[in-house]
Amino acid sequence: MKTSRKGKCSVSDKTRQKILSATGKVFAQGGYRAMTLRLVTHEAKVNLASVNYHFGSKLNLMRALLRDRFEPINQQRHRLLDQQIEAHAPDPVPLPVIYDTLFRPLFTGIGSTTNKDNNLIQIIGRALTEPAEFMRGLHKEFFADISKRFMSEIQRSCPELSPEQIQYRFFLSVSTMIGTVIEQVRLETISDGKLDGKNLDIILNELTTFVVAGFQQR
Amino acid sequence: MKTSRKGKCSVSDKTRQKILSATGKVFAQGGYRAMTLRLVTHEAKVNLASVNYHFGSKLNLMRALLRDRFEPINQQRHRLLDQQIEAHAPDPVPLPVIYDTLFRPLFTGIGSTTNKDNNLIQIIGRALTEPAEFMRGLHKEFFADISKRFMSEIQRSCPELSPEQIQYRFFLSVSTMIGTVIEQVRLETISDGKLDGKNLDIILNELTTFVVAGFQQR
DNA sequence: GTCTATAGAACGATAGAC
DNA sequence: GTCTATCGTTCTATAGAC
Repeated sequence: MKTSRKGKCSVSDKTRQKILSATGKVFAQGGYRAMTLRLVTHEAKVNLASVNYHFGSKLNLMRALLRDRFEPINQQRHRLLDQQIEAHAPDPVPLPVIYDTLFRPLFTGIGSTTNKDNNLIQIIGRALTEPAEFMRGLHKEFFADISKRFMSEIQRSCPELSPEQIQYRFFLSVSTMIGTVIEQVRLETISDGKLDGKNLDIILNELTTFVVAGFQQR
Repeated sequence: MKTSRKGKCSVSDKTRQKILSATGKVFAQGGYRAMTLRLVTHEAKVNLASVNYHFGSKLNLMRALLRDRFEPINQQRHRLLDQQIEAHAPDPVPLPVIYDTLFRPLFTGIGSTTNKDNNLIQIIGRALTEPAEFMRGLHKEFFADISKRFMSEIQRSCPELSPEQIQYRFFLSVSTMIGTVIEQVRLETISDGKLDGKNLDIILNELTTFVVAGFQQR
C-alpha cells in the first residue's frame, strides 16, 4: 500500500521501474533461471534487498514483468481489431488484415509503459518458450481470450473452413510467429549474414504474407 | 579409454546409456538449468558421481545427448533427400517432397540409437530454444550444413525465386517447425482440448501443407 | 567402476540497523 | 525505503575408500 503522494511515491516508483526494466533485459537474455536477483539488481544499480521489498519474491517480480509487457500488446490487438471490424462492417475483416492486427503490436514495441528498450520481442520469445514450471499456465492467462477472439473473426472471414481446420491453421500461424520471434539471429546464420535479423519491418511483412498463404493453402 | 572387452564394457555402457536416457527425459522437461545432475542420476538410478566418471562434466553430458539425438535425424534427412533426388533425376524434387523429407525424420522418432522414449520432439524443441549461453553455437554446429543443402535443393525446385526470397521463406518454414515442436500442448489449449497435440501424423501433415503453401504464396 | 562425503560457489530470502 | 550481513539451501565437481 502506498500512502504517501507524489513526493515519496515517485521515488519508490523509480526504483520499482528500474528493477522492472533490468528484469526485462536480464530475462530476455537467459530466461527465468539465469535471471538471478543479483544480476538484476546489479543491472538496475539498486540494492539486492530492494527486490523483495518492492515485489516480495522473484516469482512475483516475474509476474509483474509479464503483466507489464503482455497486457499492453493484447490491449492494442483488441483496439486494432475493433477498428478493423468497424471499418469493414458488416463484411468480415480480410485475413491479411486480421493477421497484421495480431502480429504488428508485437513488432512495434509498445510493450512497456516505461521501458523504451526494444528487447520486447526477446522477452516474449523467452516467455513463450520458458521451461520453468510456473509458466505452464501462461498461455491460458495471457492468450486464451485473445486467441478465441481472433479465431472467431478468422472463422467469419473464412466461412468455408471447419472449426477444426481453423484451429490447426491458427496453431500453425502462431507457431510461425513464435518461431520467428525466438531467434531472429537464425535468419542471419541461414543467409550467411546477408539478411538482417533486426529489420523488424521486413520480417513482419514476410511473416504476415507467409502465414496468410499458409492459412489459405491455395 | 575402455581396455576391457564385452564383459565389463557392456556393463559400463549400460550405465552410460541409462544416464543418457535419463538426461533426455529430464532435459526435455525443463531445459539445461533445470536438468540438475541429482535429478538425472536419480532418474537413471545411478550414483551422482558416475556422471563425472562417464562424461566428465555436465556440459559434456549435454553435448553427448545432443549428438546422440541430432545426428541420426540429420543423417536420415540426408539419406531421404539422396533417394528423392535420384528418384526425380534429372528433374528437381517437388517442394512438398523436400519439406516432407526435412520434417518427417523429426516426427518419426528415429532420434536415439537406444532410447525408445518418444520425448525426442521435446528435446529438440528445448534445445532449439535453450537460453543457456553455450547453446549459441548449436545452430551452426548441427544445422548449418543441412540448411544449406535443403535450401539449394529448394532453389532448384523454385528457380523463379531469388536467393534472398528463398532465405526468408526457409527461415519462416523452420520457424513454423520449431514453433510447432516446442509445445504441441498449445494445440490442445487453442482447440479447447478437442485436438490432440500428440497425434504427430496429423500435425506433420498439416505442418507440411501449411509450410508449402506459405512458401509458394499463391 | 561405484560409492560416500564434502569442498566451494551461487542462489533466494530475510533480519535488523539506519 | 535502503542498506549490510548472513542464513539455509542447492548446485557442480572431486577426493578417496572400496
